[in-house]
Amino acid sequence: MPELPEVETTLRGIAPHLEQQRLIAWRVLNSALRWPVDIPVALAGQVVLRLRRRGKYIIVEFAAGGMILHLGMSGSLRLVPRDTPLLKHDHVEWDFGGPVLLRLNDPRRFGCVLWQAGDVDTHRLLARLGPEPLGNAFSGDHLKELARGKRVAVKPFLMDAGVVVGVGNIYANEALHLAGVRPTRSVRRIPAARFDHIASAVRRVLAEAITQGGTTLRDFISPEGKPGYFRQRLLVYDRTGEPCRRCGSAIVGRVLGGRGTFYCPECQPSQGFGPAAC
DNA sequence: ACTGGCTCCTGAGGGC
DNA sequence: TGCCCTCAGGAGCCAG
Repeated sequence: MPELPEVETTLRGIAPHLEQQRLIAWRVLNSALRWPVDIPVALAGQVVLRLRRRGKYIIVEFAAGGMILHLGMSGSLRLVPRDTPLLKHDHVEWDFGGPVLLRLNDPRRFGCVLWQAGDVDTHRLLARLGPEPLGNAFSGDHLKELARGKRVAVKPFLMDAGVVVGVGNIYANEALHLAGVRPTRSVRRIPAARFDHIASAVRRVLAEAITQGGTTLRDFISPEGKPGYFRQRLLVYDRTGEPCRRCGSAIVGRVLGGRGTFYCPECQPSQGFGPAAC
């Protein structure tokens, strides 16, 4: 699934082909994504000023506003020669006048293509997003501040885009193992110092995944559900019953907040905390 | 104000 | 070999 690193990789891949180019035309083959595809007619002939990422959203900026793309969990963007046959689940195609066309393919259609006139960051999907996990605004203090008065479990807390963007289910599980915190632990039972470890762990996991992003790039063309090499390195995710790479205990798998949740019962104890690797 | 549960969708994987 | 059933997952949305 496209995690933040894949979105970043996608952005870097397509940006050189779009920036400073004119959007000549587009085709909507299936508008039924998460929301109906919204590209205003008046965008025809307008110049793409630049591309940027916000969380897992890709923003294509024009003078008049921004096109907001999200890949959901199965979406991908490809640049293809003009005469390339459409693939199953190709839903939108953009023509920027060059030798290649941009196509959005998304089997599960959890993605979106929306438009925001003017300041794109005021869009309802973007306005309440938390800080970027690799940026300066993300820290243990930030987590502690947002956790105040809440009693939610720490894992869904980390996956809340209002807290910090880009932390998907895999990374939340992995980061909490590195931080020695059980995913079910309520945020109100986490001391300030441990939030520092959690923030560091989130950063480390994402940074490592971005390093692996180059690998993911290679098989971007052929959609593949699981991450490439990163999967080999997973500490707890989808490893129920397998030995913890640190202490050998059997990894526990359960459902929390409707999501697969994995932890080591020894390194992430129910009482207190385990050793923090970050 | 929070919190937990539901929802969209398709392909993968397990069971028989 | 093939079919059917279950389930995963990002994240907005809503009810309690």
